Amino acid sequence: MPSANAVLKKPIEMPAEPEKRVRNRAATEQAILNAAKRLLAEEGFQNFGINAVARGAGCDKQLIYRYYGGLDGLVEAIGTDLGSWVKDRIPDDTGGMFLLTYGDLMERLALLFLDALRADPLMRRIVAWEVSENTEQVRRLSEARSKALAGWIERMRGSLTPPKGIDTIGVNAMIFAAIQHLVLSAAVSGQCAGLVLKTSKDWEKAATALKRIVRGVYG
Amino acid sequence: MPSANAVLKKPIEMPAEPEKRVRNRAATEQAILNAAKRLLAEEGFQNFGINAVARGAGCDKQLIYRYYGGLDGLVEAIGTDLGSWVKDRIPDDTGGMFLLTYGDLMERLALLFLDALRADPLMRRIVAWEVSENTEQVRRLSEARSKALAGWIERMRGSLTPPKGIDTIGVNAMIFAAIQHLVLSAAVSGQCAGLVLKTSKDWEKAATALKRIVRGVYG
DNA sequence: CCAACCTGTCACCAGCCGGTGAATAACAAG
DNA sequence: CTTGTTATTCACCGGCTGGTGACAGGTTGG
Repeated sequence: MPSANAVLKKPIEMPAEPEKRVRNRAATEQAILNAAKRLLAEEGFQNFGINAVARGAGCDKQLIYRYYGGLDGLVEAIGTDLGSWVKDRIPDDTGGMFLLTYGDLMERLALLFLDALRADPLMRRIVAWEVSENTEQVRRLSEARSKALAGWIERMRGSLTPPKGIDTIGVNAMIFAAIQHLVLSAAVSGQCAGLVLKTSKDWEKAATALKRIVRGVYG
Repeated sequence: MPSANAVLKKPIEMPAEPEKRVRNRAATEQAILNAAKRLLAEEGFQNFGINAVARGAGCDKQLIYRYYGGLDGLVEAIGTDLGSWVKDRIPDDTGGMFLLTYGDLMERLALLFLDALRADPLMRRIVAWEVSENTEQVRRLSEARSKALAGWIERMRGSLTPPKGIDTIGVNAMIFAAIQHLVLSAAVSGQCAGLVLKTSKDWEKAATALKRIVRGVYG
């Protein structure tokens, strides 16, 4: 209940400023999509709804039904957008490094993913949503996210072959799970399992621990 | 309209089904608490509210205000209950094994925690809640949980000293984060980062990967 | 010019939510 | 029986939610 009710009512419009709203469907669609992403990123999925999005976009909720077919369609549009996330936020090359071993690769991937997730509130909210609910909406989002991520990893892997005798799928799942929970927990409470995660120094220590784990498995 | 409003009172109860409700405050309190835990475990924190709990407990919501001081107090009561969780669900001894090294200990702790979390829907919902919201309610729950967990680890550790030169806090945070996210994701979608987690065979592979990680760090 | 669209707004509905004041029913003591 | 206490329920409020039908106004084309 202590949600941010601070700004709900808008004051009466000043008559001198009719705030002419241009008739432009494409722009409105974009405004709605942006409002949805912003709202989800900043407020989380708890109070995410038709009314809130319409309020945030400054238009009538009816338009959301018209242009996106309701909240489901809007969420799906967000998911489609998600595909470009990896492209925008995670480097696609090896940063000039030569990745000689699978361990080199995984260490780099882990650190890149950690930073990218840390810098993207929307993605964090989506991950939190994924482990909290199992509706069709979330399943779609989740699928889009995992697909984009898998593609990125595949691209980065290149022709590097995984080591024999190790269940790389299982181990990598553990590593990525660790990163996701660590970042989520830190974003909410500033710590995770007794490890404080606030200053950049804290995060350096976390990165060191992460490297240690990756190197422990892959050498 | 007037004819419809003519009768406000419910018709006379059927004499065959008085559904006698015993007057027993302690029992009612317990029923409320049980309903709250059950509801949270089964439905998640999304639709968790005064009305839902009262409905589930089969009593009026007013009693929740009276006996627990509202939802906050009720959640706090759940948190208090949580302290006994570790005691009930995770063995407190070493199961007859001699834990010679810190690696032995951490491997055992990790596997025990994995199984315990996997078997406890309520705890899973609380963990998911923790990474989704940052209200006072959740903070209290989170604190109770982490305190109980830390106590358990401390007890299990006994006189075993952690290895030098390793940031055990950081590494252990990673390990426990991995377990939590893995179990949460699996409970919701049956997989995690491409790793399918449905059959017990799947979980054995996950356990193996987990052991590999722990042993990779702690030897 | 009028007619047909398209964009956007408004008013309204039923339903649920958290929250509260008062009535009611069971019991205990005098 | 009367009185008081305690447990329990009831009735109602304002506010927000998702959802829909009707309407206003600009834009286009015949």
